[in-house]
Amino acid sequence: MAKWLVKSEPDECGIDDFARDPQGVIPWDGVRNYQARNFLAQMQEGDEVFIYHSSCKHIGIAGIVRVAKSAYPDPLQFDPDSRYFDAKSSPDKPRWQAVDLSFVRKLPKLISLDRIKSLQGLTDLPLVRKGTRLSVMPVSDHDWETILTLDATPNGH
DNA sequence: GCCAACGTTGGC
DNA sequence: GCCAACGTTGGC
Repeated sequence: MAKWLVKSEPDECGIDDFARDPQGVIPWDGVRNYQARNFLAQMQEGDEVFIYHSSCKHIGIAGIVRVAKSAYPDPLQFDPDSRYFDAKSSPDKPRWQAVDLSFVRKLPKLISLDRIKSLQGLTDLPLVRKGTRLSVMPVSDHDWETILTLDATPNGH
């Protein structure tokens, strides 16, 4: 089972939005970067995903969600009223993908970017590479476990 | 709100 | 296919 990380702005779609409806799903749409899209397309149902809060006061990993539905054409690309509308895309040849995500858990304490950066031995994680703006990225099993050593949940998970 | 780093666009 | 201009991301 592959592991991933997605960035979100907590006021738009943060971990609390998932926690509010733990049985529901949230479409992860509006991704308009090719590299990020390619990773979205690789996600499989059941994969676990870190929710990372960016562009906000408390930057870092706030929780874990799960892929509830693997990639399908992002409906927003066909909606002229959406800011994610793409006139160059068409239903028979969709350009952008979305997945559905569902709540797993909120971390009792956010794992800050500072602490993630201080970890030794992370493999080539784009999140901590300088200048990277990738909003969807794979996380190796090794990095996933390493990051979770900073999780304050008693008795593991 | 600043600004560096990056991706995308479009003229040539 | 180059590359300058532009827009966006995202930490600070």
